[in-house]
Amino acid sequence: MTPLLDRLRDRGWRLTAQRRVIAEAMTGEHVHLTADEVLDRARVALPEVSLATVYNTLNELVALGELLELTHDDGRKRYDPNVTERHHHLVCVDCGRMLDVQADDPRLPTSQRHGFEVLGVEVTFRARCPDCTRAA
Amino acid sequence: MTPLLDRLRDRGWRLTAQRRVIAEAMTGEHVHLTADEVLDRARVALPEVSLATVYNTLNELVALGELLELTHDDGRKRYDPNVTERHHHLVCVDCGRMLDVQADDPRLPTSQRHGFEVLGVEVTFRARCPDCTRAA
DNA sequence: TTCGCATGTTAGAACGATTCCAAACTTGGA
DNA sequence: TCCAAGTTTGGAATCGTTCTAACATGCGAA
Repeated sequence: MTPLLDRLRDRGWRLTAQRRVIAEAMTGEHVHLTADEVLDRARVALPEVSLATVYNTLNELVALGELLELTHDDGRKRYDPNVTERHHHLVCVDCGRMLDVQADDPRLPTSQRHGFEVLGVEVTFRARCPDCTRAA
Repeated sequence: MTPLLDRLRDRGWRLTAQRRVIAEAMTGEHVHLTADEVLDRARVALPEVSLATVYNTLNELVALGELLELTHDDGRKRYDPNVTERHHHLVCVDCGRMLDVQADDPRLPTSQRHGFEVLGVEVTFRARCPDCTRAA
């Protein structure tokens, strides 16, 4: 059993076969799957899993802080199990492949480029505006 | 007539009333409108504009490099007319309000925080992976 | 061990953003 | 003025995601 499943059980999660295969699909390095990719992987182990359950489970894992939800330009969300290491992303503009990078510098060091030709950087600061701070 | 409309005509664009009001809706600082917000603004000047035309025009402007297309977490695309100044974004996680910032530093200087409480940073390196470089 | 029921799962309907379509309408050149 | 190419339009189609309501099941209590 992976540490993730342990943590989930500790939080009072019912350990169903579906949740198990979905959580297992979401382990590894540089994993940034879309919901149907997760479904594909999960179905290898348990063919009758439904897409609805994949979405339910992924959303719960995001709410628990066990997964990061990434918004890709193609409009599909991707899920990243790397929540312990602070990191950023290197994204191929053609095929959409994503890799995790540790760089904290908008000039990505060559050592972290994984052979990619870097075309640009986008930095998004997530914040709370004065109006919403006041309303909260 | 704005410089944008001049540039468009120089590129052989037909200057229709629709394109004019849509281009005009997309001028200003810190403008990051969604397609229906653009529609609302355009309809003030020309009530019969359709949403389809707004999408057509925005996509053409993006293809011409006159607009930046931003993918927001809420799943809606936003359009940014600031294509000349290299910049990044400060986004309110509650209301979605966006501001342009010049910072090139993942620790956003207080002078550029616009009173926002910064919660996190996301850096995305847009690149081309070795496989896609080879295929191109 | 079995039972009960709160929790999970499911297929399919609903939804919202965006794109596609084919018909009707303009624009600007001849 | 007329025409062809380029534009616009409403509505249908698509795609990812969420909702719904009926059905199934894990697991604590007896």
